[in-house]
Amino acid sequence: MSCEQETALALHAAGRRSTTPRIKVASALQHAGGHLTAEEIHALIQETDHQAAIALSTVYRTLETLKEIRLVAEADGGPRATYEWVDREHPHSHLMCRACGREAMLPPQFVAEFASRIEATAGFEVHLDHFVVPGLCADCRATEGRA
Amino acid sequence: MSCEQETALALHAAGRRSTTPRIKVASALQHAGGHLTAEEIHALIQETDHQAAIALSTVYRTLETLKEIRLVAEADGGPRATYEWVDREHPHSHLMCRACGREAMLPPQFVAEFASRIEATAGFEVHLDHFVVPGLCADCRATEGRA
DNA sequence: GCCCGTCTTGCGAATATTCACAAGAGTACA
DNA sequence: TGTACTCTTGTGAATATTCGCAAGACGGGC
Repeated sequence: MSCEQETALALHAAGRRSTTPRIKVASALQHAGGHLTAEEIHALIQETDHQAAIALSTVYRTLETLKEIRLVAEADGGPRATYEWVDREHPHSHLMCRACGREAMLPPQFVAEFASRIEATAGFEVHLDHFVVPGLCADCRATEGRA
Repeated sequence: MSCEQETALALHAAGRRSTTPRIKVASALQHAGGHLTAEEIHALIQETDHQAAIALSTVYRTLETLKEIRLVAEADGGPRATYEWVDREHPHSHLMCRACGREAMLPPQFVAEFASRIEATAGFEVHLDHFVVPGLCADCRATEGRA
């Protein structure tokens, strides 16, 4: 239950109310792990809680709210947006290949240094919690070179 | 007319056909400058060319194609996606404040160095042509601190 | 210049996401 | 604990974006 208390605290700290739908969406994302679409989150909540269903539009709004207070990150890349819980202890970003679709981990210190350079020069606080860098992986570059 | 020839060449180089809708969409983005939604591009083409209208779904597909061959970059951030022509001579990225919505320029060499570190260590070719970094600008940080 | 195979387009329909507004729930304060 | 104020939710509708398929256009080879 401590996860849920953490979510509630973070909401209060941001001046937002702690409500049942918010706790449920956050909880679903935390426990499922990985990338989920709004639809999947909605279904997951219905399964867990047959009684108190929440509306799909509420899921979307709630995800927007959780994104604003940086508990959740959105990762586009396709017809449907996906969402992931932000692990504050282990922030990470991805490299995503546009050719084969595979994802690789991006060393967090690269992002951290990039962010701190921007903060130092522009005074801008960078929010790259879970950031997807598009490009071509080494394998696909080799293939394209040959083709 | 050289802009249009450039677009045609880039399409051919990527193994895509050079068609009227593609040239028109590219041309609209080049000449309008700045961020346009699909709807705006569509309207712009209708105004310029009363005769040969193109379908909105074609505008979407065409933008997807131009994005793939990196002539165009998409910048989300809102209910509607916006698109911008990529200026190969002057690549640039933005800092966008989540609180006030203002945009600032991000020094291109920061992005370039970030990209080259990734390429050097992972062999991954980074495609950050026109990249929007979310966060909080100096002004809004000050305001939030006070609040 | 013409023909063929393949890539694109236009159309209409399906899907994903956002919006408006009235009803309901959380929080601060007495 | 009760009350009032404001923020959130649910509902249904509006909007943005994607998809499937048949017809049309591009480009290579003759």
